[in-house]
Amino acid sequence: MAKGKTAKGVKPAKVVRSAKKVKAAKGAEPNVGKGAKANKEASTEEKIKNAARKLFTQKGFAATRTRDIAEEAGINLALLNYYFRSKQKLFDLVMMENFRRFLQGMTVNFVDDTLTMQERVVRIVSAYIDFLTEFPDLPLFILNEITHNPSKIAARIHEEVGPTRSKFFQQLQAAKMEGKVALDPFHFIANLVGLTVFPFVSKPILQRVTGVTDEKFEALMQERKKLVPMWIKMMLLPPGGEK
Amino acid sequence: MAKGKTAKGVKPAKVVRSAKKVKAAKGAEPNVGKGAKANKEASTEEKIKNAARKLFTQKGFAATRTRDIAEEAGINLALLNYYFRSKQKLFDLVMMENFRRFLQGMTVNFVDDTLTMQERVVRIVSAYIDFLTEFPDLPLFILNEITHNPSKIAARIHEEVGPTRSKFFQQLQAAKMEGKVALDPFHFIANLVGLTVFPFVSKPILQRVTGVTDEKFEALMQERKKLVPMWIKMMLLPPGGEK
DNA sequence: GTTTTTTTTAATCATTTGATTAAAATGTTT
DNA sequence: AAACATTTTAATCAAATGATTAAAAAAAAC
Repeated sequence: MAKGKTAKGVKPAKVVRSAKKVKAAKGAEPNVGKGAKANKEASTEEKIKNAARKLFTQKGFAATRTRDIAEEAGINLALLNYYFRSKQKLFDLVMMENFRRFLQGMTVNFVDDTLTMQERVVRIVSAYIDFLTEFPDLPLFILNEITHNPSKIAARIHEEVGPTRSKFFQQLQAAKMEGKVALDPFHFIANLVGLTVFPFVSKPILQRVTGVTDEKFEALMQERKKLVPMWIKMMLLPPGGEK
Repeated sequence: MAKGKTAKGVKPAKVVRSAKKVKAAKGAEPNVGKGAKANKEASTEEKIKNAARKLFTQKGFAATRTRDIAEEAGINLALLNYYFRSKQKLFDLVMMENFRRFLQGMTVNFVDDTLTMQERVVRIVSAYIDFLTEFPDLPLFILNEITHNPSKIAARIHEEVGPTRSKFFQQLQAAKMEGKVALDPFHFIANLVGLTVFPFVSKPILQRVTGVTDEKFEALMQERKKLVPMWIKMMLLPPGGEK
């Protein structure tokens, strides 16, 4: 131990190890993405990713220490670099998965052509409220990432929502033509996701200001599954009889 | 220079210097909070605070380096500690100022008893949209702070919005009694600030998804000064003739 | 059962980063 | 201008932190 001097001028670059095991191509794989969400009985790689997702999502990139991830995962610090090369690489991975997960709920309900816009809204809001109830700190994480690292996400946004988006705008344009809708698509989207997501993002401040408990909050969110679509519907037809 | 060894066991605590100069109590003070928002011709203390506010608000506490603050302020790194003791103290200061600034716009318009609820909403939304147009990254900063450091803010929230809040709930309760309003105060607040603030918080993602330019975005926000109060008004009277 | 490969561990490195210090520069008082 | 106080600077420290390495342990291959 303690060998006087480690090869000094040598660039650390190029790790010898190849690109991770070939994996699979065998016979009996034990547990691959089964139900077990916990860290028990998961591969080291999964343990690290789960711990990383938890901490990164909760505290952001800069405030998360690799040592904390290792401890949370119950593994040796070096394994983090062994499996993922660097903190940044690990973060990128987790981030992309978070992001995809978040957008999927939004996009999946837009593509069904047999639904009316109203029904689509009902489904999206409902799915999102359930989703956000389960992963409450995902939206703030994503807002931060997009705000601070636009470039890295830009590609994935277009890749993920690109097709859906054009479809949606098409639908909205059609509705507008028929005179059913008179609202800029931007306002529509902003209101839809604002009314749905914002209460979760601002839960801490809203709770303090309104004095609402956790249980009451959840009840209110469930209530919103009906309210938000109703409000959106009202918004779509402004020239009723007002003013 | 280079004095072999700096007093080793001495606790660094207690800085000798008193609690900063007494300040003022003189004759001719040059520029105190005048118009000059820039860093030119400002006191060292102000320069640091401005730079800190900019970087902290933009990147958060953990991602901001004291050296970056010093460089942005154009001062020696040691001056940061000389004037503010620690990065944390400086952050707390800036954070509290940001927070107060943010809540003021909300509270100030609630207290006027001569206004109807509708007029209050119009004023609040309008004031906030102007405010947010000027300080776009304030809301995300605040959401992060409240989410990650609830305790530190809790006190200030109650101090700042406490009286206003009770007044508002009183008003809303009264309106409810009169049958003018049938909406949980929580929903009301969530919608009001969600519809107003969320577009700014999610500006980057909204712009990518909708393809809206900066100019168009600002125009849409101006449009919202009229739209949001209108929508809020509609929401307050749900049992019209629907369903 | 031996060899070979993969995984895990403990120790250590190099850099970054918040903070401090002693001295120099600047300003103020008398 | 001398004496004192305040502000600024350059150098340095100590701790934290991301990353690497060599060897041990475990697993797989033969």
